[in-house]
Amino acid sequence: MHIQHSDADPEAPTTDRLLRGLNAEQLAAVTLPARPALILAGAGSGKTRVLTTRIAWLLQTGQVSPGGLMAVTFTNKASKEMQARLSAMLPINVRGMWIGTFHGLCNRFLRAHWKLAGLPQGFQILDTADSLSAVKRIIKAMQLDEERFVPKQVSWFIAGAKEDGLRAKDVEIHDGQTQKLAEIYKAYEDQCLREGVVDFAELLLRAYELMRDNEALREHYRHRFQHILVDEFQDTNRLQYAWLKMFAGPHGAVFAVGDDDQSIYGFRGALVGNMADFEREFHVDKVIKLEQNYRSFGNILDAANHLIDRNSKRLGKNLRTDQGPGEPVRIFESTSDFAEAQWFLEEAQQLHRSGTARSEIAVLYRSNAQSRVIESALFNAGIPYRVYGGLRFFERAEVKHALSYLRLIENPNDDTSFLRVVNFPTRGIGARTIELLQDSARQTGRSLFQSVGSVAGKGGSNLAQFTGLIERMQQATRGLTLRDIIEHMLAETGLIDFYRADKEGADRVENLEELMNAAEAFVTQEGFGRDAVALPVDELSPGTLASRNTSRDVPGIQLDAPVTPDAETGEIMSPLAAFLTHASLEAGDNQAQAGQDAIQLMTIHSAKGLEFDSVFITGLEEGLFPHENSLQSNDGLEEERRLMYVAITRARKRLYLSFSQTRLLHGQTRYNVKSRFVEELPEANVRWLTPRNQAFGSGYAREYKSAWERGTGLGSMIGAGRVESSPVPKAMQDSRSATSSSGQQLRQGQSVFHNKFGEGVIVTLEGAGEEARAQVNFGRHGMKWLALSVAKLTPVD
DNA sequence: TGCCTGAATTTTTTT
DNA sequence: AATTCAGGCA
Repeated sequence: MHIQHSDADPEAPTTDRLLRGLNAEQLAAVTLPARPALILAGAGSGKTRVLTTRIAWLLQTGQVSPGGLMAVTFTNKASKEMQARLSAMLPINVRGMWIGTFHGLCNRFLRAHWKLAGLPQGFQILDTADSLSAVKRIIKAMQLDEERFVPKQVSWFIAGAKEDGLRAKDVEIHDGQTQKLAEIYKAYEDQCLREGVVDFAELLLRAYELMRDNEALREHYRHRFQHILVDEFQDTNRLQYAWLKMFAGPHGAVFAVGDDDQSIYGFRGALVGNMADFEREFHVDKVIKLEQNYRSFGNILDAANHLIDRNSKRLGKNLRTDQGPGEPVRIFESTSDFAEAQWFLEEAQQLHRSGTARSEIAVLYRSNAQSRVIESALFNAGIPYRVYGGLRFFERAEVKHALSYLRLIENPNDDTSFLRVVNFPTRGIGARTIELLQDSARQTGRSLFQSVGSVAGKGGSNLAQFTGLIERMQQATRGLTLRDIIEHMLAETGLIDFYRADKEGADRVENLEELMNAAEAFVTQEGFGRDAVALPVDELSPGTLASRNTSRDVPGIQLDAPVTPDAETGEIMSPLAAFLTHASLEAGDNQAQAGQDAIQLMTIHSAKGLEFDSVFITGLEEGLFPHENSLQSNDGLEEERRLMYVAITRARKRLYLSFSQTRLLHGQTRYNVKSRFVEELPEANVRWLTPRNQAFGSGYAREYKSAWERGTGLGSMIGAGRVESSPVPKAMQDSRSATSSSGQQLRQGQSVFHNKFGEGVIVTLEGAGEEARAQVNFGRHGMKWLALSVAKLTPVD
């Protein structure tokens, strides 16, 4: 069965409204025939619009029914946005459609076929922290050295193996170490299965394997999903790509949208190469490029284009805009991270006074540690701000405790949850007791909960009380609403009282109350569990997988899920189980100070996909950005450059770049050289707010610093133009100074020139006379120790 | 059991 | 600098 493209006339009046306003490339992409397609969508080129319009167009022209397409994203946010936009375009129920994250869709798939997948019906999902603690338990149980098998690394190894599609038996053994790692992996696998839990990577791998090994199922789904759309394709890892191929089949109409220039997740396994592979393996005959940018002004876009052009491995793409040049990109050099923050503060205030909303001002930085100075500047000035990142709602300790109790009510054999709360709040169950319990459980191959009876003594009776508590709660919460279940649990376990008694527990009590609200919202608003409820009812009722989208039946495939146990609601899982799944899969927004007009602070990674009127990229220093750990390989550097590209293209109207000569990091002062990325921008689109120095430590910057330290306002300094350099104060020429071989006076923080290494900054000076040595930061050439009697260092001013 | 001290440890992050 | 974590001790 092949749908003819000519069936759908893009000019038909019904689709006219949908397609209005699209440019030529967008229109071409949206109305492509049902064949594999690759869309190279530059930043700000209307990628999401193309994706959603494509879906709407396919539906409206009758080429596919809502059940016959699947749309995959990486984040919940992206999938929600897609659903929201789609339901605004068409009067359809988006809920039952297969639009979601890789993990969400896999969850849905495995819920429907739990038996075939070899999972317990009510399997729960481990988040990263849960999975780490499971690994820790294994390492302890196997009596391995935690120095040699660092739990985090082991956990990373297991996830990495899964993402390469490898089971424990498939892991390549090179030496004793990998041998042991494979054993740990195996034990971990067994443990997860025993406890009825899966980790994130497992969701994907298991779904992939089930499709691979079950031909009837594979045929069914390949036939069913006539269209598969993938967002952010450049971020797919090996397993995700294999998964897509499995669902699509060799000729499936996969509509992949991505931007190789925005691939910034290589460090966690994303393979940009998947784009080229896809083009080749699916025989994509024409790649459509969306190069018209609707976001930024010309100077910003030119700067971005020029910068990214330095990367070697590119599919090739150049963004253009009709918006005119706009403001130049402004660059500021400061003496310290503190001064940089103050400068930002002044500029941001200025922007705000001239009409920019605070929420349209963003500060982007490479690493989280950089936010602190900026935060404190904003805090002291009393300006509202919001920091992204950090602990999210469902990851907070008190919330995790509460969730663990809930999971035990649902499944008492969940050892991870058992251990988390067995003695919290404390009930006299110590480490020794737990050890005995674990030994017994290990010997009999049962869960901790099941083994409680085998521990005698005081610890044993305390344990019995604990299991009694869980059993009582199981009874008492039967039939209650989700909110009431949680309320009951919080009271019964003493959790809420514990935090009420704690004089610093007010926030935690609030979060627990918030948990009840979240549960209630989950039940009412969401109609609970779009992801958790396996399939829309229409697919379940016949008891086979044949759906109305397929022209022929696929006999013999029974759904694993009991068919509609609750006639009224069609519920397949209990609301509690569904809510727990939701909590794992969707960690919840970070503290959303919603409603406040606040300045936005975030890492560049978390800024991806967002846009702001004014963007400040701070800390543009060698070692920080590009980060020193990335410089080992050229690939690493190119990824950093793409990161810079992403950062630049977040800005609509104004872009500010700043770097600092000095930065307090991890408790010590670092002397940095300005980032190469600053130099890689075209002169024509840039304006320096400070004189463009040939090197650091210019007279201007020193004068600037001393003016600042005297308390002179920065704003006045900016307009003041170049200030003549002043001699270095006598006080600074003490122990921190030395004389170079050429007889020049050197001091800490001094910019110097070396014939081989180029420009650098003196970080440390030691010894005197013949013994004098200097540690110099040469930026891209790294940090060097030089003997001053030998090395020729010329001060630069 | 819980409190204290010392040591380590710091790229980027979603699910 | 700040936070987390393990281990020792009362």
